[in-house]
Amino acid sequence: MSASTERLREPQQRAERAARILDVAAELLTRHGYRRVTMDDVAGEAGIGKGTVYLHWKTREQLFGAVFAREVLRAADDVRQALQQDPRACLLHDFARVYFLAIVDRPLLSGLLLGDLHLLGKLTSSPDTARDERHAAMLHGYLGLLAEHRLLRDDLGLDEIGDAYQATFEGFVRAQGSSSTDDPKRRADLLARTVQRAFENEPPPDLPFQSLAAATVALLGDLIDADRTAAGLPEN
Amino acid sequence: MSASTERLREPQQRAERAARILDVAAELLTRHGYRRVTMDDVAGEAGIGKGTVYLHWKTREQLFGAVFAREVLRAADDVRQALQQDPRACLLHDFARVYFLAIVDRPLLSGLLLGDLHLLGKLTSSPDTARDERHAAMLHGYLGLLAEHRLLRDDLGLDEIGDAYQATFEGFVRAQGSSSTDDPKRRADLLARTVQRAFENEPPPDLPFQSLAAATVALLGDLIDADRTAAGLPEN
DNA sequence: GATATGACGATTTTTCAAAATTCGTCAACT
DNA sequence: AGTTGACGAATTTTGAAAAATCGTCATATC
Repeated sequence: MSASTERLREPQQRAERAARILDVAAELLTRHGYRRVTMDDVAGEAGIGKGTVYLHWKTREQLFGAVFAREVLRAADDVRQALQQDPRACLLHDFARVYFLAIVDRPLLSGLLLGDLHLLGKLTSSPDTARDERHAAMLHGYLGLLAEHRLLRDDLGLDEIGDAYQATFEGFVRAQGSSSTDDPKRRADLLARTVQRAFENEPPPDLPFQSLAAATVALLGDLIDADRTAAGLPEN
Repeated sequence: MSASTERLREPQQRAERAARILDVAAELLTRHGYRRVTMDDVAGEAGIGKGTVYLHWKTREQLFGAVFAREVLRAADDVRQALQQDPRACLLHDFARVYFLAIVDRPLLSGLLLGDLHLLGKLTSSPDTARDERHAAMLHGYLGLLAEHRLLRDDLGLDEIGDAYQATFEGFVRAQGSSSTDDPKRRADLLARTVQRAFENEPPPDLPFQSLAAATVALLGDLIDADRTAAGLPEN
């Protein structure tokens, strides 16, 4: 009986411990940067033995990789939740605004996009190509949905819009922190209004926000699941 | 008489020598990067003594600073010439296209905007604040001109348009080199079409291209002169 | 018997002083 | 006057020893 409850609870506890380790690693990473955080630090701060950390990840690089993977996951999940809560936010400029804030609010993600060497260490040289491709594919799918509903300017190909949107978005993320006003919400609004005029069409009055949002949420859900699986992370 | 002709030609020859030194320094810089280029290299390649280089610039840093200053100058001059040649190119999206190409065509300038550490060395930490301010002021003046002619969207402040334009522009420069198509002309067009929709109004049929272009050329001329003076560079 | 641990050998990073390179100057040269 | 390269000062590179960190695994715990 005690054995059965333990068998039941055990995976749950394992996941909790993994999460706690990631919490600690993320905390130390933001505070001291990649190079100054050791596995002993992480284990010590988490109140467990170093060997235990290695029960979850094979190497230091994989542990820190998982930290970033979880941040990316959470940002995508922010966007999904925002879209679930307000289907009217499925237009590209709202998508951009929400995504921008989801990234800028997370120091590790800003660092990732800014290529912060202090934060990233040797992870710089090995960007997760597979994940990047999944995210690019998701964006492409999303833009396809928007195009079907005539919500994008039609004098540019989908790939071109994707490239231009991506460049603009990253430009704003990079500018954040080196601009006159660095209030994230103001910058996010400015990005939204830029993206809206640059890439969108006027939405028709009969636009089925619900189904469009649902389809986008589905795309995001697939992306998140794929990312989670690839990173070996549990729900959350 | 020979003394008088010599006195006349001498500043000319000095300038030519300075230009040759900058040529050599730029060449070595692009090929080997900041850290691997010594003053002896530059002098040797220029066929003069090292002491002579120091007759033109007080330190190594100032020499390499002048190399970048001249590149910036040349890019601005490209834009000015393009505008002089075709006054119809004074709209923001054409301005963006020409400036983009002027930068991307110059490896040192791309490196500057990309913050290339290999290329920049310790110049990274000391961006020329004064020059950056002059350039920002020029952009602001130019946007003011465009606004007077109702050529910019009017639901955004000038500063906001400036910030957003800058972020978009730099996003495209950064994306160049890490995107699917890296044909500079295609990217420049994409930027132009993005900027046009994002920030411009339809130009009125009676727009005085001539005077607007002339005013912009004047702004650029002032900027170039100020930059040149600040860098202690001759014409060219 | 499954899980957790920290001591341990292997590997990597840091240290630090000697050697080498490079900077910037200036007395000598044209 | 204008130019130069030899020179002392300052910086960077080198390399070997010391220190720190990684990842493993025999042992300990329940």
